[in-house]
Amino acid sequence: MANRMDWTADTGGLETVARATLQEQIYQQLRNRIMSGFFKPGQALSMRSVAEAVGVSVMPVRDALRRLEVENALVVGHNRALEVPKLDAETLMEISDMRIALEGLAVERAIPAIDEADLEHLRGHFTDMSESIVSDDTDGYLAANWAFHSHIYRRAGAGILISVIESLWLRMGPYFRLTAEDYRHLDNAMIIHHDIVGALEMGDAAAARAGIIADIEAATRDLKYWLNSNDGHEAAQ
Amino acid sequence: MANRMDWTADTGGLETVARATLQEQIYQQLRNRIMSGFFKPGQALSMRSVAEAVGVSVMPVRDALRRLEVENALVVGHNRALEVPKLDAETLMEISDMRIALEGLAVERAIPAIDEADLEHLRGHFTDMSESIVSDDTDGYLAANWAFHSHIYRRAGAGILISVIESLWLRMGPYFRLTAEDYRHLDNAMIIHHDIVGALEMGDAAAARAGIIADIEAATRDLKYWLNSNDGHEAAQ
DNA sequence: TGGTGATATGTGTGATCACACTTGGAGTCA
DNA sequence: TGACTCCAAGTGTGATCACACATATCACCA
Repeated sequence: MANRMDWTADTGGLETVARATLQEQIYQQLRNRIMSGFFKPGQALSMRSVAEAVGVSVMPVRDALRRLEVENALVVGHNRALEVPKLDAETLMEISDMRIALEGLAVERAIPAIDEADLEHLRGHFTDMSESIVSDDTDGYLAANWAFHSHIYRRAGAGILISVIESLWLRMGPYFRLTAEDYRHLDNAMIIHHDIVGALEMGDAAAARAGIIADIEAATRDLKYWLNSNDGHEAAQ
Repeated sequence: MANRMDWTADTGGLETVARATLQEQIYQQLRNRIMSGFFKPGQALSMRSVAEAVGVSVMPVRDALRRLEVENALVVGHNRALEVPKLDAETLMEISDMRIALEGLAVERAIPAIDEADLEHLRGHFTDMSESIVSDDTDGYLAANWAFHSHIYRRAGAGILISVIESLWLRMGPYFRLTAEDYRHLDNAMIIHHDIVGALEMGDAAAARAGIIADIEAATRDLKYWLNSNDGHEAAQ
């Protein structure tokens, strides 16, 4: 007789359905938009406005926004509403220092775990970045860049390190797009990423770390230049 | 005529009153207890149980627990209830690596800002640690130890760095007490902290960083030894 | 003209309720 | 004795409502 065991054995190809809670879905949606620079710095995200926008009550929105607040991806604004944080030069340097320390650590820890399959993935992300540049696809470039880095860091072990790194990228997210639209910088970035892949192929931890640091320092330099050029940058004021 | 300006000018000594929300109070209370090792690893903290314990509804508890969850200070347990995370050797090494990277960075950034008043505070915390040892006051020792370190890190600049460092201590908190009760380790810890103060007095960034790293490595070594001795450590199972 | 006060709007906070889901164990039947 | 079914307890999730507080606007009065 066909009991439960037999039935489940026949379903090996099925994937586990994603039963994400509303709060989780809203969180991921907001997170992606912040990371990709969809929201302008200073833009307010109140519970009721977001709730109405996505068509749910304030409860799941409340949880999602609180999560982002704890991650420093949102900060309390002048009238208590949460808003996308603006970046000043001081905070930029703090985040840059933390990125160098943590992403340098992550790539060193990842080196022993990187295999040929990982390298193939990284070359794919590298190609995506190149193609995004020639097709003038900023969104695609940012996504491929994050895919490239996060793939390395995920090989570094457990989740605390990468979750902190992600929160730092989240904080920089609203500004990445601004500098990525200047294509002079991207040529240099592609050279750096090429070197990183080379270092990983050789298993050279020092070179890989140096490549990651060079990438972060270049991004920080570009962003600092942008901040000076657009002093105050009253976006979405 | 006595207008508002005059009145406010007379109140220079007043401190801003702390109008903490319930959620904030519960969060701080839980946080302190986790940090000081009040809860055993594996202990469950469900919304309703905490709400009943503090005499409020589940709403503020819900927010407080979610904050702690995002900070990795609590994790979801086997029956969806949040619980104090247990530490395995792998996670311990990950946190240790992150602490070395971030606390080393923090002390280097702090060096230029440390003045004589800071040194006086640090000597006071050092004295508190010594006295706590002789009076067999583990709670006092842990509090003074955190006060010592956090005073240094707070001189490192803005808040993102220290908030991440705090979350790492929070994750280790439930275990600090266990190793601190072995007084053989504390003699060594006092020597290290003495050296750190000396390095800060000299403004020697490299020595200060080395001292912080030595402290972290010693704590990690002790904890790793404890984990091996109490394999599985089925506390509050 | 300039300060004052009422008010409307928007904000997060917290309580209460209903619901879906998971887990564990008692009870039942083969 | 063993496997199965069912039910009770416990869990987080989400909706709805009421409230306190902050801000901006505008009418009003000296």
